[in-house]
Amino acid sequence: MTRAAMDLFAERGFEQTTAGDIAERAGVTERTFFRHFTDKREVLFDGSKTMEATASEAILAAPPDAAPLDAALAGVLAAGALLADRHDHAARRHRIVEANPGLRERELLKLAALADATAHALRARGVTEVAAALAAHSAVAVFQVAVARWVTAPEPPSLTDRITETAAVLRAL
Amino acid sequence: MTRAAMDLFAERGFEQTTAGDIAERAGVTERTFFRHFTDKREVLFDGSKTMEATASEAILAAPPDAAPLDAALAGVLAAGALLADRHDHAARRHRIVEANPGLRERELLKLAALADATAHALRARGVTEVAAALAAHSAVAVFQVAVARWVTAPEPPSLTDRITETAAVLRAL
DNA sequence: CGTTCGATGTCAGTCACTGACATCCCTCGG
DNA sequence: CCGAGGGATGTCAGTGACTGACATCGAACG
Repeated sequence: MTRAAMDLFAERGFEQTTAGDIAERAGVTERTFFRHFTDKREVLFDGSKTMEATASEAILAAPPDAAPLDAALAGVLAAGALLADRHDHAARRHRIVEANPGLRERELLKLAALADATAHALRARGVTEVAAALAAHSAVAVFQVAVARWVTAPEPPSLTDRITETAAVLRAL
Repeated sequence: MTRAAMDLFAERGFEQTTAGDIAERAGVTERTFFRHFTDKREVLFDGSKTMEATASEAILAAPPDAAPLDAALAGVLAAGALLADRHDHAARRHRIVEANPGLRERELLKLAALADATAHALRARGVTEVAAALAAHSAVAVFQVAVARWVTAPEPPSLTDRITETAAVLRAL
């Protein structure tokens, strides 16, 4: 259904597409659509749980002596690896999300969830509550900025390179 | 109407309160409610534009030789000053927002708007696009964490102190 | 073969939000 | 004091997101 939804959103826009339209193109009922996705926006955010889990694992797997910010960045690098080989899809999706405030809002919620997962993993490494929250926010900000740059320009550079490059700018602050 | 809405949300929760309920308690029509607020959630986010403007001005007024992150922090400090003398109201509002995912989502959008305004002001000071975005995100993260700590514990310390305290943790990263 | 369970379809209902139109009231020039 | 204009509000009807209750259907299993 995600495919059907993205096509329709790209054709006529998010608001001009009803949940029924998406369902119909996917060959199911509107009711079924809402059994798969809690709401109409969620259809564009299917992989977010996976990204959170991936980031968490990478943070816990980071060397024990790594600084909090470094561990957090390792997390978002791992999360980024999930997108790395789908530049076209990511760019297409990014354009759709940027075009609608409601979708941007949802994207922010997912990024906040990624930050929460990151902070949680950092705390499991013994990092202070406040430091964990700030390191997580910083790493996710790097991720967000790096992805935006990655999708709005042709590859290369790879997403991984964009993230490390953006992280360097952060450290320079 | 904000008062009526906050009372109702606190009594029965956000979802259990219809737009009509709020309007009725405020002595107007549902239609009038939607003329004042673009949607039901917005009723809790009235001052956000003012905060953005205040932060922008403070950043532009910061000493020309201040580092980007310092200027950005001056911005969120100024924004925080708008809340400083309303601890009870802020705490009450915070509890309501935290209790509902939709409201959290909207809060994130407002914080993102604050970050955008901050980044924009930084760019006007000659800061690079990427550096501005990262400094803005960092400052807003500090703001967010500081406010959360401020409202979930009794005053003092003041919000200003919480912000500078949180900023110190960030620098230590 | 009958049962059971998960996924799907059907239907009716609530509520957020919007456009079109009428009304009311306040202000200001005459 | 009067009438015109404009801004805020009320009324009404409609669309679409989402939900709960119930029926159906097909694969898996003993």
